[in-house]
Amino acid sequence: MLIDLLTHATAQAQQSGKLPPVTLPPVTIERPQNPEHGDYASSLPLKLARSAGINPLEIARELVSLIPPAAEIKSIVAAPPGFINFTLTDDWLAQQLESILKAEEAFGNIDLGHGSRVQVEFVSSNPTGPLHVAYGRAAVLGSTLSNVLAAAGFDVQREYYFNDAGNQMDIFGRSLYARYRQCLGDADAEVLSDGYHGHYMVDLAQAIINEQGERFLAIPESEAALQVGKLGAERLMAQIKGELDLLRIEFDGWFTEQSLYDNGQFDKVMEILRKGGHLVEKEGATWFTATALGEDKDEVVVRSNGVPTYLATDIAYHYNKFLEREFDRVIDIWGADHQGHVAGLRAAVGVLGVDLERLVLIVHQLVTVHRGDEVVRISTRSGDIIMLSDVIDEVGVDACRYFFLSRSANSQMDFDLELAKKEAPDNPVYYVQYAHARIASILRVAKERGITYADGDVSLLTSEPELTLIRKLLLLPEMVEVVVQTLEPHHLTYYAQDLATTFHSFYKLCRVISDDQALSKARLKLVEATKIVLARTLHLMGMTAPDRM
RNA sequence: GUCCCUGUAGCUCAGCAGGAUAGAGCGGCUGCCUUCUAAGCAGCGGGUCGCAGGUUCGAAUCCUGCCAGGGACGCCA
Repeated sequence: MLIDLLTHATAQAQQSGKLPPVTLPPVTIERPQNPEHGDYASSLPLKLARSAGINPLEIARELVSLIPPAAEIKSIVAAPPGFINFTLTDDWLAQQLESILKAEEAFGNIDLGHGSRVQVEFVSSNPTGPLHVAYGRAAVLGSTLSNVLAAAGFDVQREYYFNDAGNQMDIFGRSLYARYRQCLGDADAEVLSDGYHGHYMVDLAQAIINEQGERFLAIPESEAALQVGKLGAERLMAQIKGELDLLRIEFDGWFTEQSLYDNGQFDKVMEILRKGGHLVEKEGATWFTATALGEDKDEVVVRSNGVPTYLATDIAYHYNKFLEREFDRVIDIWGADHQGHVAGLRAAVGVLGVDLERLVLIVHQLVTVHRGDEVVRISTRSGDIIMLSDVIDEVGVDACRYFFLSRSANSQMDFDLELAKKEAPDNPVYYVQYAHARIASILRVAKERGITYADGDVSLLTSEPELTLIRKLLLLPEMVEVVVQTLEPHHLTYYAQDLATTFHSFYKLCRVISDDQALSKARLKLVEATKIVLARTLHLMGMTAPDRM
């Protein structure tokens, strides 16, 4: 609306000759950081000053005089060096509480997606071991982003991709079979150096023995390794699902690599690449000629032993996402250790005829785990693993989620196990939740005293702490929009913190239930609206909003 | 050597489709509980935004170079 007003005023100024007929830069509105500068601001005059050859402050004054008064706007002022600042009326702000109360937890929903179908694929750890701590980051990032996209009107599908075929599973199967034989007393059985050495493999082997007995000793080794590996992978998939459950991470789909072979899509994709002239045979292997598309290097898709690489199935997987299931947009969340595969995959997906605007790869930097001063090297294969589920047990789900969410995906993250345990009680999430619990407490007291406030008059809310709080509440839909546009859900944690601070400050300054009945009712409305917004924000982040702490 | 990410307060990090005095949490120091939860509030102290150039009316934000840290450059994923 403000943009329209400004655009209109500028056009008028040009018509009347007050402003030369220069081409307009895009008219933008910002939210000033300093509240004294109003609710919204535009720097349009500064941008016009040069081409118009007029002092920006003069342009600002001219435009201000041309903008007609509107009911929602208290003031429009030109400010040096050439800003136009808009301030909303107190009454309009207060009235917005009614719409929050009416919308309840739907407040914050916006319609940016128009129901378009977007898939978010994340975690996708191989079923060769339990989830270690670092996967918590991708899990929380993906689930929060999905929640926000859903709030913004997208039809979201959350998916986990299991690499349950290929090379690594082969090694996994052989490692597990070796443990199986060891458990049954075969001292000669050995886990190969490139195999999986973790202690959980012994437990896994024992579980399979308990269920299946010794029968795999009777069949040929390679076949036995295959079958034992399959059983082990199934158990681990179930375990991984359980661990994700603990962190309250939900998926709509579990996609297996194997299915790409079973339904022929893998072969189909290879055929497309071959027909397009993107494959060559070299040194006994099949290569995808990414260099012909401007990339740095070619990539092997089928090894000389006939086994496809990870990239090959990933191309087929994306064929499935775009051409078979026809998602409008696909967001993959990868760790920085996969950064090198981005270019190759994008090139291949482009070859499939997919507009690359539709494919977004979010690459988050890695999490390094410390125990005090010591860096814990994490490797599923070597078996040095800190299980996500253990950390959740010790630190708590909400604190865990908040911690993983609170940093931008682009920043490296240190997870100190000692510190996490020690500081769990100081986690900012409790500060936010405490604000929610405090409100719940106020509402309980109101109820006990039989105070009803449906008829409260919000226009009585005119003091600075009240209006500041209302302004914060109204920011939620904008936050949702920001997260959708940037795909950076960490902004939510900062918003939550900011909102809680504003509430706590209000709480100190303004007694809600007092002798002034009318004001009490109005404030109860404000406080309930705050509770709604806090709860919504916490829920978007996958956290709980407790009524008591 | 090439590519990606990062360098902002003592520590951990926001801010970076350029904008008006650079923010928060933690830690340090002061105050504040007769009344709705002190897991709270108010205040103080703390910064050449890695360094050097450049673009611009305006740069923490954009460009180039350098320095430092992390990651990737496998017929592993």
